[in-house]
Amino acid sequence: MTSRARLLSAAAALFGEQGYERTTTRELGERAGVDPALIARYFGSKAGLYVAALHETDDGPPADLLHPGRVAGALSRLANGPGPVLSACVRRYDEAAVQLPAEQELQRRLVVPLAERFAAQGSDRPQLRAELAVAAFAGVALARSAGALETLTAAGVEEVADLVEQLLRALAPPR
Amino acid sequence: MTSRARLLSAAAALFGEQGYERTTTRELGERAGVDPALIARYFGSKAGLYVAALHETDDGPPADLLHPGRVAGALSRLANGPGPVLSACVRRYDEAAVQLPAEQELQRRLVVPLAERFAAQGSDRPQLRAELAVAAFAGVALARSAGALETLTAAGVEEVADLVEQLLRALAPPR
DNA sequence: CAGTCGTGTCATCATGTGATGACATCATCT
DNA sequence: AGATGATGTCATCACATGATGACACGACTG
Repeated sequence: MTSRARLLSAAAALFGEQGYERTTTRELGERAGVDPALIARYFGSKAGLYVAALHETDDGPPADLLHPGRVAGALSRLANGPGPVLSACVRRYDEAAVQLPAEQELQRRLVVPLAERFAAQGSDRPQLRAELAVAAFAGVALARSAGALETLTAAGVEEVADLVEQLLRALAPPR
Repeated sequence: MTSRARLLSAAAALFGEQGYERTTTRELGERAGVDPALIARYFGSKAGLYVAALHETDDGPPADLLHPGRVAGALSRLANGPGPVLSACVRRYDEAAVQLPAEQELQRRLVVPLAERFAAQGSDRPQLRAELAVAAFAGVALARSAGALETLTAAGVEEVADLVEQLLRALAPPR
């Protein structure tokens, strides 16, 4: 595997586990088995590597969170760390070069699909409802991986997913 | 006002607006109009100042989030920043000296009251439901102050509060 | 063979951070 | 007045981090 590719996958992993700021270029180099200076060579900067890695973690066409099983899937995938995208939802990054792409991915992967579902159902203010739903979901997912709420962290994925779906459905009232 | 008190209120403000890591001792000193070295003198360290400031922001006996008007109140109070407590819910601090007290405050102020309400209603797994509710609420509040979700940030407090209450009530099913 | 380009290594820099210790200043008490 | 302790100021440290530039090595090409 090429050094560039090694850096990309190390970035996807580390940024996903620890977020952007807490991940250092030295860590990235170490995980990739590569000199950190190569980050500058191939991606210009740490921020450049981040945006490049964003698209690396893209898993096919996005499905909205109310799709059956989607919440459970997302929750278990996020068990190892917040993921690069959700963190952006809840906390502002210093660098705009990172903040903007993260926001766009957030919209594209999670918000837009949900908003479309709400709109199709004829709900009031679909965009607001979608963003609220994503924010609430992010809170739960991040809290689980952060570990500050013990019971929530210890609970099984299915159980949590059930409750979260209850939550989200409350935003899509049958008309 | 004594320098110690100035530092405390500066800490409550800055930690609330920016969180722990992003707030530097130099900022704290500047906001307080005081030399940063005094942090070490009076509180031993930045972490010491943080825990001291935690109790400074304590606003009376905690009420649970489902108490009427509580969500709106909390949301508007958090408009200027995440607040020192909620951040801990969603993101792990480096220093245990900060993480632990923050978690305890989180439990005491938000989780416990909600869990008691759920338990009184005879809900299943009241602690889990309470932590889930707090996490979801934290997600929304933090997302609003972070600004990544434009529509959510722009929406009025009352409108958001209404929807959030819909969410939270979905966790307390009438039996 | 000589030249060039892609690739990787290393030393080093500039900056920001939390923390420390020596010293100055001032009020209070005897 | 003189001693003492509290309070504040300042220079400075140790460390981590992101970034940079000089150089080395190897492959391929003319």
